[in-house]
Formats: sequence, C-alpha cells, structure tokens
Amino acid sequence: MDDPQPTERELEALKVLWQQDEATVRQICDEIAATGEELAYTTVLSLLQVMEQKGLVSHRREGKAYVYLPLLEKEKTLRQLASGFLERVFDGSLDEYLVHALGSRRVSKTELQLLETMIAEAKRPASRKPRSKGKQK
Amino acid sequence: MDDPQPTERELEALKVLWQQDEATVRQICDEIAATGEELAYTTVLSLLQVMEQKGLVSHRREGKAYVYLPLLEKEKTLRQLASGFLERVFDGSLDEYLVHALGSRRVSKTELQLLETMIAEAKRPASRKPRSKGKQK
DNA sequence: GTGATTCTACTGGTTGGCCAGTAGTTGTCA
DNA sequence: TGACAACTACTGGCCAACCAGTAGAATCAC
Repeated sequence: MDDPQPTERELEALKVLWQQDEATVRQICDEIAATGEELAYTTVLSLLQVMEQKGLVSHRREGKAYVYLPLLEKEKTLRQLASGFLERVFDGSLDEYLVHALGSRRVSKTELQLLETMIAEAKRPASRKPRSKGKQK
Repeated sequence: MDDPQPTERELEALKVLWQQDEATVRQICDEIAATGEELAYTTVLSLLQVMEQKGLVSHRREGKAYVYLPLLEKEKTLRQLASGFLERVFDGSLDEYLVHALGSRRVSKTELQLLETMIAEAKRPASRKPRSKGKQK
C-alpha cells in the first residue's frame, strides 16, 4: 500500500533501470526501442518525470545529461505485482492461476524441474528461507 | 487478439455473470457491493452497456428488467489474462512469476499437492490432456 | 386511465495514462 | 565568443476508464 504500483509503460522503464542499475533518458529510450516500440525522446523523458513525481525513480545530473535510477526494489515490486494480479483476477487462488497459465503454453523440462524444486522448498514446514532483504545483484 | 480484454471493473462484472450464468443489472450491482465496493446502479448499467458495445456481454429483456449474459468464455479469458500478464511483467518466465508469487504468501498443503499433481500431469511428454472445454460448474 | 415505482437511455464530467511538440538551457568545440 | 548539438522544461492533446445525474419508458396496482 505504501509504494505506488508502476503502470505498464513505467514498468518497462523500470526494467531497463533494474538491468543497468541506472541509465540516461537516451539509453532507456534506445532500450525500449529495441523491444520493438519506438518512442520519442521527449515521451520517455515525460514518463520519467512523472515517475519521479510518484517516487518511482530519482535522478542526478551527470555532465549534460540526467541519469535516472530506480527507487523501487525490483523483487518487492514484482512480488506485489504478482500477488496483486493473483488476488484481483483469480481471487488469490494460485491453483486457478496455474491451471490457466500452464494451459496456455508449453512448459519446458527445465521449468518443470525448477517448479519441483520450489515445491520441495515450500514443503518444508518451518524452514524460513533467509530471504536476504538486501537481495541479489 | 480477437476478443478484447476486459478491464478491471469489467472483469468483476464478468465474474458475477460467469458464476450465475446470467444476471440483471440489479443483481450484478448487489454482488459487487457484496465485495465491499458500492457502485451506483447507473454506473453498473453504464459499465454493462460499454461492455455490450465491446462484445463482452449481451442482454435480453425479461419482464421489466434486462438480463445480461457473458459472451466471453471464462476459461479462455482467464487464460489470456494469465498469459498476458506473464508476458508483460515477467517476460514469459513462469519460474520468475512463481518465485514471486510464492514468496508473497503462504501456500497451503492442499495447494502444494495440487501443484505436484499438475506438474506430474505436465511431465508426461505427449499426453494430451483432454482439456474438456466445458469444464466444471 | 392514473399514479407510483423501477427500470433503461442518454449525456456529461473527471481522472490518469500516454504521447509528443516547442521553447529554453547547457555543454562543447573551434 | 559564437554557434551548434544534445539535453530538459513546459504544455497540451487524445483516449479509455470510471462515475453518476437526469430524463424518459415500462410495469403494476388501483
């Protein structure tokens, strides 16, 4: 409830920032363009400014350009997005979600393996995973 | 790409329709109110009318009231929502999604069991699941 | 028929997200 | 210093979602 959720576009920008730690408007612009969508430089800038206003990102001057950096934690944000979606669409039922998610695409062997590992992990009753809030990276 | 995706609110209305097969504006209104959100009658009506325009629902007269019924298939819609979300937010990585979804809440024993079953199911290489499109309820 | 009740049709307003153009600023280089 | 290039600030337009008020139509009791 604290931090505001990013919109679709904002998430795109955040992904770039998460991946590169920080980036100039130009870089973000290029990165988004690389995914197929061409946006005007000023459009991306506007987006970033709105995001700064919302507290999603911050920036500092570097020479002539602004370097933006994310304020939202990647892991936390994704977690919130995931659980929010689950709640809204599937009323919190993970099974329901999976039934539909699995039904819509092929699942690779590797993925299945990973799933099993995760389940085994979750099965251990009181095994508090360290969940280092410092996170990876 | 065919059928348009419902918005947040529209999905709420659709859920009611799916659950009851069909419903009057009044019923939908009450049902939504039961989840905690009070909406004006006319608001719900407007919503339904927009949805009809989009081809999400249809209606027929019954006495004095209109009875709305869903045109979107529940299973298909949920599947599209699930996969769309997965694609947009997690770049299609189911693992990634699950890591975050599982991390955000407790998972019950029953759920774990169900997950295992699903995985076992998915593991069988060419076992075409019957996928009875009629499904439960 | 008349009136009261309950519904639908129509219409408008507000907000947020998204996009981009123009003007102004800053840094660089000769 | 002067001119150019690259950047930022400001502003507005567009559209979808959401909400609700008012007017009109159908139904029913009497």
